[in-house]
Formats: sequence, structure tokens, C-alpha cells
Amino acid sequence: MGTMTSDAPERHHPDKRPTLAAVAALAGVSVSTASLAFSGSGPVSAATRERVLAAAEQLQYAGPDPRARSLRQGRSGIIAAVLEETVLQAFRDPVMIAFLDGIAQEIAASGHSLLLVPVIGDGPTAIETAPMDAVVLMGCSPHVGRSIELTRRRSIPIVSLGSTPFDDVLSVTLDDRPATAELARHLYDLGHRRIAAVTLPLEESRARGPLTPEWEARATISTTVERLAGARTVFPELTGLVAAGSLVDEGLLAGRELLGRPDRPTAIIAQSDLLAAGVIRAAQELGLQVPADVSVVGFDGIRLDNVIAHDLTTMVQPAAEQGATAGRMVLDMLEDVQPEAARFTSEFHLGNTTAPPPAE
Amino acid sequence: MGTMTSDAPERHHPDKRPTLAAVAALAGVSVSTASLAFSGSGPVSAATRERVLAAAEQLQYAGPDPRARSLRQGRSGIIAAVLEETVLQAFRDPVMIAFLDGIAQEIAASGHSLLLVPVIGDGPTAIETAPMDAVVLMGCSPHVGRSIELTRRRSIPIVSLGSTPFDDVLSVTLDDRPATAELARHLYDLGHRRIAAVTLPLEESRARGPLTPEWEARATISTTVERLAGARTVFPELTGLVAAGSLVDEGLLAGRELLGRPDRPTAIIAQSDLLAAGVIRAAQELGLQVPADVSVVGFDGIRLDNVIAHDLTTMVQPAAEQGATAGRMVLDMLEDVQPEAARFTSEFHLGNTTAPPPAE
DNA sequence: CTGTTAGCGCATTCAC
DNA sequence: GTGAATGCGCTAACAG
Repeated sequence: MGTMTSDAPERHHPDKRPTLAAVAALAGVSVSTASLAFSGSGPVSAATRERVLAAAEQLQYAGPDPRARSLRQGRSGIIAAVLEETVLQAFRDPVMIAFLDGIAQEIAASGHSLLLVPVIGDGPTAIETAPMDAVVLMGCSPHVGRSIELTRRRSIPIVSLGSTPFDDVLSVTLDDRPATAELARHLYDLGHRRIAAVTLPLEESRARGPLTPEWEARATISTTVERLAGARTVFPELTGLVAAGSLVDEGLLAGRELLGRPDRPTAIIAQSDLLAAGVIRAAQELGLQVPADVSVVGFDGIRLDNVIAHDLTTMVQPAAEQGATAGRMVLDMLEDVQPEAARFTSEFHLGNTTAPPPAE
Repeated sequence: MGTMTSDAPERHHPDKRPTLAAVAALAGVSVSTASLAFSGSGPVSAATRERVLAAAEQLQYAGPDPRARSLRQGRSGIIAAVLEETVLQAFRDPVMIAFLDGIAQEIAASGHSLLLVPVIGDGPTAIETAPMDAVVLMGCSPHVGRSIELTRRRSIPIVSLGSTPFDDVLSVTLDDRPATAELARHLYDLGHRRIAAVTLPLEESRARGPLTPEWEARATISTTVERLAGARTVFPELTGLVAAGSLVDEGLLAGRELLGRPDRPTAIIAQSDLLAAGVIRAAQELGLQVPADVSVVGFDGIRLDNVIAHDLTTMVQPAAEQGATAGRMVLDMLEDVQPEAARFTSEFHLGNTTAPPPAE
């Protein structure tokens, strides 16, 4: 440890910052007047304000301490985004990024800022100690339960974004199931009958492997399950591989395996655009033409122009809008306005990665 | 503003949360004892602790209020990352993401979490009101001055990451200049004499356009200037185009223009890997082979496997490490340990995007 | 317009 | 081991 003054046992930045009281004293006014001079919200004569500001300048006063202010007002101006993954993982997923950006954009207007709170493992996380006014759960499963339970007791606004509604948490959802059904129908109509899926992870563990009924039964990530269910409305027997994340490389791995089989599928339903891009890469590696030899569909509608040459057939989800909506919802709740759950609809985008199956 | 009830002036979540005092009362102990029971830091008999926790459970007490706790302790557990851009822009830049991830990773270990604070425009931002313990400036120019000035008065730890040191802010820097010189030297040694640069933005405005001496003189983004200076040590006359950001699309635009010229350069120095990827795309569009017809080098060393087929010749910078270092530095300062400025070195990576210039 | 009075909810001395 | 007191720094009533 560095230098510590004897009677200031708190390791801390040494120099004592001036307080509002000091400024008030120097300006020859009361603390409350000084406070008003800063917040500008009350009636203070121009002359007094001048004096106060001058005194502040002289003392190098930095303005009201946010900690004290937030205790007093019961507000910190912080909205937390709870991630059930590492920050890096979140940043690698374009959909998550769009969510975060939507939230940040929306809440910035009212002076709020965004706190990233990863809850991995079960050690105590910042979610229990951070001074936040509201929480947006980002694609969290009900398994973050303990953390959330505590948050709920704090009775601060909570909105869930990107997962199936659980408990009675207000949510922003997507039409994953019908949307995927639409993609499946599209493939069916083109004549495809031998289909395989490349799914998002089933659980927080993000394990990779063949999709089995047993494993599926233990799934905790609702998006994955919902999209699968949607596809099954058209292809009840659908099976495939579970990827370890929404990553091009994961799609590549899965694509190699699926397309390398003797009875390779004529079409692949990837549960994200990045996975789909990987599958297309794999096809190219194997000398297969997309869509002539194999059709591929994705999900999300992120702009992939720079990753693959193809225009991917996919369902476009309004990710930034969903984020913004979640942001608006928590802000509303902070204003005691009770918002309603929001459900968004994805839109079918016909690209050039689907065609009738090749003749036998 | 929303509705405000008359006798409950605080718009807020209505239900009053129980306080530690309430819990203590129910448990029949004093507040201080209850406090100890929670923090576990003092001598409390097991029996008493039990009773306190039971009382808490009964009252649905969520634990000490983070706001009050942070006022009392003078710590909020929040580290701010100040972005001189929008959250979306930051998220699109792989280097920025690696920085953020490095910081998040490092500070999470001690229970801190990361607050994203964009400072765009000059309106008052969260930087003045957020209860943060320390700040990491992410590639900020000295022009965020006003905001920073206030922060400094608060005398909380500040570290600057990814920009030239300014004032006396402690910094984590990269060897941009010699590193770029190394790339330039590489091209020179291969025989290249007609070179063009595709640079990162010169100013916060992120304007796009031809690089002119006048404009360059007004540049505020140090990374851009430094890398340019490095290249000029080998190619003093170097000129080129300024991109509007580190994006593949921007590289594509610049590449089209530079490579479409009759006296097109035989090599292009792009100031980021994403820009380089765009340039390579442009070359492909124009039917040029890389590196046979044109050599391209980048900067950063992000893994581009999924964007272009080439293995880019570039300087690899340890971005996540730099972030982690910045994180560690602010944590150290919070412990009154005075760290030293850190300077990182990039490493030359020879890919397959450079070769001798084509014969005339 | 300005000063006075009260806490916000908690952690930490120090006596007992 | 436990309890009583004391502010952290500020804002919001209310009185003057």
C-alpha cells in the first residue's frame, strides 16, 4: 500500500475533496443555497449564484458528490444490463450488441448510463451491490434466479429482453417460433425434405454436440428451444447439431460435419446468421454450391455483407428497436408508468441462399 | 415528465423497501449488530446472525442499499469507460471491444463493474453525475477536456487507454509510430515505392475524404497521426484517404478510389485490419490480385479469418492485455498504489497479402 | 430570495 | 459480543 495518513485509515485517494459545505462557507451562504445554485432548480439571485460558483472554482470543487446525491434522491442514474455470459461473449454477438446499443441510445437521452453486469458462475456479482435504478435482463434464463430474486426484492424495475417470459417479469420478446416456422415452410415449399438444424446453445454451459431428445429436454435457453419448435411444426423429425455459440466458426464446424455425411441434408436451418455464414463456408470448402447443392437459412437479419458474398435468406429481427423498447420500459417504470409487455415480429427476407433441392 | 402525485413528490417505485433498521428491530438487535451480521466483518454470535438473517428473510429485505453503502464507504464499485463516440460505434470496433473486455475481465475479479459512458456532443453527460470510483478514457482526445477536468477535480483515478498521453493523465499506450514504420519498411524492402494510406479518422467528426496537409494539421486523433508519422519515416511523401471509421465498408470505399486510379499504388497501408479487409475486397472487385497486383497491410491483428480469405500482414497489438492493464492500474490507484504508465509493443505478423510490386 | 431543520440508509468508531 | 452515537454529503421541506 502507498502512503496512508494515520487518522485516515481508509485507503483512498488522499486529498480530501472540498464539500458543498466548504463552498457555501467560503461564499458566505448556507449549504442549501449553494445546493440550489448548482442544481439551478430553485430561486437564487444571479449575484449569489456567481459568488457560489466563484467559491467553487477557487476551491476546485467538482460539483455535488454523485454518491451522496444518489442516496438523497434515491436515484443513481444507472441502468444495468445483466448478461448471462462474459462481456466478450456478449460483444461477439451482433444481436446482443444491437440490443445494448438500443438500450444505451434510449436511456442516454434522459442522462442515464449503462452498467454491464455479467452474472456467470454463482459467486456474488455486482448485481447485488451496484447502485442501479433498474435492470434489463439480456437473454437470461430463469436460472439467474438467485441474483434476480434479490433484485426483485429491491423492487426496482426489471425487464427481460430476448428470452421467454418467466415468473412475472415484464418482457420484450420476439416471434421466434412462428418466424422459424416461416423459414421452414419456405424450404418445404421449395421441395426440401431432408433438413438439418444448427442450433444455438441449449444451456449456459454452451456445450457443442449432436442434438438429442434427452439433451433437448434439459435445455434452458428459450430462444433455441422456441426456434427449434418452430421448425418442427413443418419438419417434425428435425434434428441436427448444437453449436457452442452464435459464431461463424461454430457454423463452420457444424456445417462440415453435416455436409460431409453421405446422406447430407439438402437444406440447413441455422439458428443465427453467423452460424449460417459458417455453414456456407463449410459448403464452399466441400465444393458444394449454395443454393444449388444445399440451401441455407439463418436468423437475425444482421448485415453480413462483409462476411459472406451471399445474400442470406433469413428472418430479420428489429434488434436495436427491441433494446430501445426495453430501455424505454424501465424508464417508464421509473416514472411510475406501467408499460405493457412488448412482442416484436421478424420479417422474412428472401436472399439467394435457398433454391429447390438438387435432383437425385 | 410523467405523472407526479401530490403528497408523494418522489416519483418512484411506490412500495417502501425495508431498511436495515427494520430488520434489526424485528430481530431485536441494534442496527450496528445487524450491519455486522450482513457484512460478516465483525464479531457476531452465530445465534444472533441467524436471527438477523431470519428477520431479513421475513421482511424480504434485499440487503444493504448500495447507494447508502457507497456514500458511507466512499466507494460505488463502478469503473467508468469513457467513450468518445456512441456505444454502437465502439461496439463495431474489434479493438475497442477487446479493450473493454480486458477491463471488464480484470475489474470483475474484485467485484467492480463497468459503466459505459459515451461523451458525444457537449451536453452534460453521465460522467458528471455517475457515482464512479475511477475512469478509463478510451481513446479519448484531450478535447473531452471539460468533462475530464471535472473528473480530475474529483480526484478519482484516471487512466487513458489508446491515445497519446496528454496532460498528466496516466496512460496505456502502443508503439503506433515505430510499428507502422516497420510495416512501411517491409513494403519498402519488397521494392514498393508508390504507396497510399487509408487512415483512421482524423477528428471526432469522423469525416471521410482525401488526406491533405491542412486537414492533417487539424487532426485530433492521435493514433491516426502517430501511425501516419510512422509510415512517413519510410515514405515521407505518403498521402492517401481518410476513412470515416475502422470499418470494412470504409476500406472498401477507399480501396475502390485508390485502386481505380490510373497510377494506382502498388501497396496500400491501411491503419486497421478492418480497413485493410475492405481494401482487399475492393481489389478483388477490380480484378486485382492480392498480393500479386497490389500489396496490403493492416494494423491491429484482430482475427479476420471470417471476413477475408487472406492472412493479412499486419502489426498485432495486445488489445485485451492493454485493457486489462488499464483496469489493473485504476484498481491499484484505488488502493493507493501508484502504477507507472504502460507502453505496449505490437508484433509484426507476416501474412500473405504482401509481395514485391508487379513488373511495370 | 435565503437560512434552518431533517433526514436518505448505512458502517463504523467507541464504550459497555 | 453488542449497543449507542456519529456522520458520509447532499436535497427537500418549510419558515423567515
